[in-house]
Amino acid sequence: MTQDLILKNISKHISLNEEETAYFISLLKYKEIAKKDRLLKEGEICKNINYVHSGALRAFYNHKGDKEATIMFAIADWWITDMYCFVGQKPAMMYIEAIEDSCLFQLTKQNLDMLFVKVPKFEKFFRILMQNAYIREQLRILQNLSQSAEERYDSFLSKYPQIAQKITQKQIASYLGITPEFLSALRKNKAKV
Amino acid sequence: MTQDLILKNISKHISLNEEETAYFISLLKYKEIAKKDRLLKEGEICKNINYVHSGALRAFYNHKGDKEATIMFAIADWWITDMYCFVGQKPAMMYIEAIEDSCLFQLTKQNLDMLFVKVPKFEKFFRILMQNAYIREQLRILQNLSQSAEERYDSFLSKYPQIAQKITQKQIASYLGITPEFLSALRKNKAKV
DNA sequence: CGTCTATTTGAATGTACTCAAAAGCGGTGG
DNA sequence: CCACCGCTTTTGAGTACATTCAAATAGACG
Repeated sequence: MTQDLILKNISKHISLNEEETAYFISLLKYKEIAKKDRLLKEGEICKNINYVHSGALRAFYNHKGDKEATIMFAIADWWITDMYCFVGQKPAMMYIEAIEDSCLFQLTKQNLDMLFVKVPKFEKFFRILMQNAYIREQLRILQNLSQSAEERYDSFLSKYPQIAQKITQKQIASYLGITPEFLSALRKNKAKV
Repeated sequence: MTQDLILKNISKHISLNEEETAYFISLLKYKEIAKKDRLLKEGEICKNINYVHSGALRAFYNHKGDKEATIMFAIADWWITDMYCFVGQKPAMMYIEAIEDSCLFQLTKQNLDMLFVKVPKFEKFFRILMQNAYIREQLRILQNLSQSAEERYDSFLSKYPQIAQKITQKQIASYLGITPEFLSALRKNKAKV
């Protein structure tokens, strides 16, 4: 366990002095989670925002009983939470599950709020983090509205090759909004050409 | 033209003293735009982030020659821009068009950056703005992945009744990701029941 | 009033889903 | 180390959802 990576992540956008760094680190909780275990379950209060130090996670929404819609994946150096429920401290709509054994640094809502008060430049950091997340989600919507399933599959593979390696086709399908059977058929078609 | 509304919008999340208020106002550019005119065209550098004082706008992406994907609507008290292109000062991917005669307050990237330096609490304001935008977009993705066209139509009407009044069915269809013909068929079906 | 665009309608087509069954693959225990 | 179990992936047939295209109707606006 080392905070090097998360500090480097922060330093992309703001610079901290020693005192601020020490304070920030003091607010972090280190957590390890095994493959297939769940960090968050639907209905639980979403207490933390999570920085992924290593491993990989997946956030998904469960609907119509047995179907999953993958909201996002997070690999090393990403942040993940159920943002809606985290900011409002409401029961989660989604599950967050480890795809691999993973190591995280967690910040509770309370600690994050304290951090904003004591080290206001973290507002800037999270402003940029949220801005990038917004842009990413908007682009995803744009693609969902304008591209075919096959185009979205190609986009996903070229945009997130490191993620694609770690996950099953079933998980890709649930991210793209298609069934695993149909993704299988798409792939078969591509192979022919 | 009065800045009352935009100041009230700001004061939802941060409070400004007189000096800060005056400085903020000095950075705003007031703009009127007529129905059907375009605030931003694909390929233009996206210079401004826009607060809608009155009226209504629509952001859309043009694809496959003649098709439109509506990214967002903005009515009074909303903020709108092509965020990706605004933050990077890159050529826009989308169009922003007035649905009605509208009045805006605009902030250039340069002025916004100055504002962040001189009145850092605006970082907090925009952090919250981006956070809400992120949550909204993520919820839209979740619905696109888990709901049928008809369910999405119902959600849209109940979530944004004020917007629904102002726009055509064609525009709603392009927001939902379906054709106007199919939306018409959905509505016909609902009317029967 | 005439023109332009939005909306509706219907037929034909294509895209994606459901269901069921077989094949493949990875992890676990004997 | 291999055999078995459970889950993923593939395959195919039948179906449902959504699109395309064309034409008729309705509305909005100068």
